[in-house]
Amino acid sequence: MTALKERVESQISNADSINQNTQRILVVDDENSISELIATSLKFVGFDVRTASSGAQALQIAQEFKPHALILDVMLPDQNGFDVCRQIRNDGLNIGVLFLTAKDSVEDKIAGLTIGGDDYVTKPFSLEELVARLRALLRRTGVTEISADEEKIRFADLELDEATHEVKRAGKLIDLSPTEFLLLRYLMINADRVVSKSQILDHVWQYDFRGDMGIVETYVSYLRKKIDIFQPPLIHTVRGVGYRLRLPASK
Amino acid sequence: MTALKERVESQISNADSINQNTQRILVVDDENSISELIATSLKFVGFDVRTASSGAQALQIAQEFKPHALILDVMLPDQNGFDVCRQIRNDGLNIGVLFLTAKDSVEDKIAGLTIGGDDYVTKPFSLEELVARLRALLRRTGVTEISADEEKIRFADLELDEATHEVKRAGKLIDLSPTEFLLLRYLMINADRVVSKSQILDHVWQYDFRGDMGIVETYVSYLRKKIDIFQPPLIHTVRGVGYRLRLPASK
DNA sequence: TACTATCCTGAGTACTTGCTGAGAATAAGG
DNA sequence: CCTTATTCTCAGCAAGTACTCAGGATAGTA
Repeated sequence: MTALKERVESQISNADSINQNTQRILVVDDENSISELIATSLKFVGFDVRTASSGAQALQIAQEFKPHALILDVMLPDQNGFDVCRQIRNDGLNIGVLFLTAKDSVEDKIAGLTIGGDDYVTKPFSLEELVARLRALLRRTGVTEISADEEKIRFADLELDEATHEVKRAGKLIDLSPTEFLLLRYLMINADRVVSKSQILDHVWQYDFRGDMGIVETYVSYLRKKIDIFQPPLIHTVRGVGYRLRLPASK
Repeated sequence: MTALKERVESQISNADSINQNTQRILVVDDENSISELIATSLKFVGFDVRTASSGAQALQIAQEFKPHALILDVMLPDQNGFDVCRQIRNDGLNIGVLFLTAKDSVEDKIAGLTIGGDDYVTKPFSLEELVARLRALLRRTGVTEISADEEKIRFADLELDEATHEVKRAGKLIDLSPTEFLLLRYLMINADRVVSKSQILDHVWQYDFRGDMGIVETYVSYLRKKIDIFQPPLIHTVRGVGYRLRLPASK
């Protein structure tokens, strides 16, 4: 996890170009390691992030920071996340909330969460999923003005639709499992760039995954069998470094 | 096409561009959690909403807010809902009212309500039902000018009529239970988009439902047996994500 | 060429998710 | 009050998914 942080920060140079219309996100979690993991990751993809470790602190920061969205643990030391959410909304700010919740407490208290465009993610999550959900939430709550068409990510004749969860190559529908979908999404977001297996592991897999990187190889293999049976192949191995999505011409 | 229009409108929420003809709704309930639930939900589908927690406050806000409709709990701390309703109408505003009432007190005092286009919903309600009733009420009270045809939602050869509560596939009448009807309605409004089981649960079931999401699976199964015995099947499972209404041709 | 680190992939297993029938509990209608 | 419809729970089955492992392939290097 420390490794992830260092790596992410060392690569921040790549991302400084697009950050004018920066969206503000407030992350609230009492586990510092979690909120920092999220904060680092969100900063890297271009958000303006603050963190808080209690409900009281969250309220305080929200007043002056005026976040566009909240990432909020439902279990906080001083009060529960729902109350925090309500209080912040009482202040006039009608912002979307992405709740974090432990896996086992899911069925119980989650009822009513997805109403106002809000959503929830269960711990442990993968960063890709968190960011994807956050983006979807910002889209729904109208902070970002994005047309339906822009919910699609494209590369070459590949097309990935976040709203419908559909993937097409050359117009042909391809059926992917959730993990395959996230992996392809990550590769497409980083198209033309080499991503290491540890980067993939850190972003696509849940943060508590304890296996080795062989799993990435396995899933790349699955993906190739589904999308690179077409020509030309798009997923390329960069030996000793990682993988890269690219067109043969752009060599 | 109607389905598409409705979906676009319902998702657009905060996009200020299309909201000139935004309808103003005043929600009056002394339980804050309830009025907030309703407010959040209505704001999300594009209404302009204010809340009040007492009859006095409601009168006050109504004078300057001039709502197109009222959602009004019949049991208020200071006075009963009917008096509030009467007073507001005395002020010249002749607006429709959707009463909220506890389940057991239904038959008693509600008689005669629906004459003026008013309606009532019993607590606990489901959000889908509330919104559907509110829309119907606005239609009846003439705030919205909608032709009979536009009360129908269509998708492929499916047709759902809100006014008559009839559902047809390929012109053939299909008999649905109330819950099945609401579920299908929700799927149709979100046609072509994946909706998660929690979203469905939050919108279609009553807000105090405490069971697990298996119920959604069961009802999807019921629905399939009634509408997808026809070809082609329209209800599709997106494993690990949710359900989606779509045509096979839709790429 | 031979060696070695790296990568690919098929096979196997445990696990998760979703579907459906059966039946109990509840509500609605005659 | 009885009958029927509806809602909901549950459990077993089927299918899809996640992950591990190991042998074979490949590419870079001595």
